[in-house]
Amino acid sequence: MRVMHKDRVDAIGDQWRRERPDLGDLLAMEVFGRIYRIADAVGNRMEEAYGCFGIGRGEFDVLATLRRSGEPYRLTPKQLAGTLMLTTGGMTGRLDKLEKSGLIAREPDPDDRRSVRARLTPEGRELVDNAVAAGLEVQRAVLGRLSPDDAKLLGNLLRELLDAAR
Amino acid sequence: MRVMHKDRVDAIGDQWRRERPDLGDLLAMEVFGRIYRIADAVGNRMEEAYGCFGIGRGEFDVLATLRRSGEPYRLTPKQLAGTLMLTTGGMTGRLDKLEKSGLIAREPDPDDRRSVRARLTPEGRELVDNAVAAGLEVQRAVLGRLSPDDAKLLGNLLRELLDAAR
DNA sequence: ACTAAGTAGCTTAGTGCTAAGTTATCGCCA
DNA sequence: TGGCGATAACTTAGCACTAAGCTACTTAGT
Repeated sequence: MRVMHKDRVDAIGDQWRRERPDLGDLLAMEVFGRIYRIADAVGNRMEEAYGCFGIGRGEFDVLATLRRSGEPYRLTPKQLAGTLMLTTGGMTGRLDKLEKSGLIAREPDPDDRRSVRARLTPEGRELVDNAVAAGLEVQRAVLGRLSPDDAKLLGNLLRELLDAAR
Repeated sequence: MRVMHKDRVDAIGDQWRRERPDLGDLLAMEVFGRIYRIADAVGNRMEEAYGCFGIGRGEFDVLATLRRSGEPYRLTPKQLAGTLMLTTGGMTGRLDKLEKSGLIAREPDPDDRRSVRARLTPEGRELVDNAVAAGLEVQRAVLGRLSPDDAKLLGNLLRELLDAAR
């Protein structure tokens, strides 16, 4: 591992060590501090990439969930809200906007009159098919800084950490 | 590395591989997907930990920035907003709330009448000194799932990745 | 000294979310 | 068959943020 210059997260750790030496080792703080910052920085880049297609990240997530569910690209707001860790109220708003843009259509569920199905329109499918490739390119560009072996190793460590965080 | 069961992020990758085999390797998508989810899950846990002290994460961040800046625990809203990646408008709101709770005080800057200084009150300092320890405990509990060597390795990989993401 | 540009904090309008509550519908069980 | 709890989508109120713009003040240029 190449030696790197101190970053902003290191500087925060240094401040705490000076002010509160009793806290002990701060590796945990530094790990999660970097995770927050990476999520934020890459999130902004993704937002930018999706912006080229006229949608935001929230809307992309809805379209992507429908797309990867396979034909006929149809899910209920309830299913979408569960997958995307959102309330149904929040999903109503996202679907409203996507419907207005013509990227999804709402259709009644023939078996349950309480329920609705959100379906990807052909325009929505084409847009999400392009956007997912653009987003992946951004992610690959960032991860590409690591060697293939390091990237794979990182993936495994993160899988274990996510399991612990749940 | 112990073999682990498939998680939700793996399931998403599997769906994309079925629907869009042309996308190729999805390691990058899975890495950042896990980073988002870890940030979210650990963020919720931290929120809970700080909630015991009657503050949220945003307020904690302000108090912590003042605390680790050292005596006399005094910074301008502008400095705080820069450190916390917030607009000055957002900072006004956080300081309003903290001032109302008696955890910080606003005082005029004697050298620049445009400027204000936010200072930690004794109550604010005591609260943040306890809260930072509680938060660190949460972070250590999650990171503790990894071996000390793996944790250190993860820290180094994330440092490099954050540098790439900037 | 006077003016123009820049800066600090705050205010306002708009966004996107949650939590709680509403309405319509479903499905179970006496 | 009738009634009751559960459920789906939506609505509303409130929250925390951003972007843009305001006011008061400072600083640099002449």
